[in-house]
Amino acid sequence: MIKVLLYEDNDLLRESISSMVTLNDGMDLLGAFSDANKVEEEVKTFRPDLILMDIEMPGRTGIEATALVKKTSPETNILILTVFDDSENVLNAIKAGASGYLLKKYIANRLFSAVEEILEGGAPMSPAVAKLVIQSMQKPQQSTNYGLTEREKDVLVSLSKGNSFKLIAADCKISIDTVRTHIKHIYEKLQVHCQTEAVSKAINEGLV
Amino acid sequence: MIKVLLYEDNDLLRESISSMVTLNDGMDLLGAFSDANKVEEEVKTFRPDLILMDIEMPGRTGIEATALVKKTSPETNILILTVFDDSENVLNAIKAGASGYLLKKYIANRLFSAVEEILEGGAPMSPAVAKLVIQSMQKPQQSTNYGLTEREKDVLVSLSKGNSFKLIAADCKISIDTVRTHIKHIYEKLQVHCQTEAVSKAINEGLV
DNA sequence: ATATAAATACCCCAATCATGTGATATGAAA
DNA sequence: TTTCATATCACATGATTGGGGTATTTATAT
Repeated sequence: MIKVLLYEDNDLLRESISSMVTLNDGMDLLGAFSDANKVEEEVKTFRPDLILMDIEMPGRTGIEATALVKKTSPETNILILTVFDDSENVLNAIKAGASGYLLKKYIANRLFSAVEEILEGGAPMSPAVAKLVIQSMQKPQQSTNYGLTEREKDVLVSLSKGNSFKLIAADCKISIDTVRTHIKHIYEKLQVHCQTEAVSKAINEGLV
Repeated sequence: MIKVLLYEDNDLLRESISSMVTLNDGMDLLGAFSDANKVEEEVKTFRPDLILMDIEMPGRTGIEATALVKKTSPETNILILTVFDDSENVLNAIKAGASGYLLKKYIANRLFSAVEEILEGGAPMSPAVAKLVIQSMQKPQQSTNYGLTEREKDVLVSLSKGNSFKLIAADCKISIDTVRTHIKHIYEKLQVHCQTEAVSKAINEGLV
């Protein structure tokens, strides 16, 4: 029997999902709550295998709750049930530790298959959500290049590996003064003022 | 009609997939190749909407080919068909720009639904693959922390934003000499020797 | 009671970096 | 032809950083 907790602030929907879970032979609903403000205690009390989690709730959001649960009980699986399929909510929920992300319109059809998939080590997502996730991993192909030249990019890559100017010079087979010049131009184009800022920007914007 | 190219080095499998695609009313197979060594020209010639791509092929791998195609023709969708479901291949293929990742054992059952899903803006993945993808986004909860203390982490975060020692001091409300001490400890624990290396490591390993 | 770890602060010195200014060569664009 | 962008190299100065110490306070563990 899979021990399940449910967090959903809409009374009707909470009742409806509760019924679905209760009527399912393999699942045991231990609790259904309208907010996640005491989620830590509840997880400690009930030790659920799976949590069905809404995002928008009074007080603590489902994403914050997910992060908290994962911190105290990493083995608990969390399936997000929500109407939001925007990039920010999806990615934050997954980063917080969600095992799956099911849009509410699919609950009736796919809830049980999603739960099965999670327990088998999968990660159920609706197609649009999956697309968002993999897009977030793909470097923006040529969007914000900041007008860096090839050589400047070479230098930036070398810099991002943690090389000193001296090592960059050796790496690119140019003099250290040329490295300085390139670095100056990189700073102008990236609008930064030091190495760390440049490296940080380069990595976070997928330039390297 | 969806214009399709196929890359697969196994003759039998290539024939078999070719037949499937040819017999499908909505798809038009423009070419089927046993290696991807001339993929750039072929894409330029045939302008496909979709490429079915094996990973292991003589010469250029499907992952390298995917990156090349996406560079010259970003609007072309690429569906990976392979037997490999290890983390490295999956993540590299997706980073290279793949729109979906179908294991070969599922081809017979799921090829057309996967193609449909791609064209509708989705990202078809088998459950195990989806799990790998979202795991790669979730920060290791407390694994490789390098034994950094809270304060050291604060300093590292501030450093990673591109702040100078002076600004870090202001940020953390401590003296600049204390910042230097923390930085020294961070370097020891991360086994690096300068800011850029520390920032690079911090970002890439999810410490910040 | 006494180590031990963490956070704080200070000193010194050599190495590195930020910034400005100037110069040469090449190839493409106006 | 002349300008512009790119890539290269040089020099100088002051600021910042890296690596080496030492030291105090507080809290935790033995």
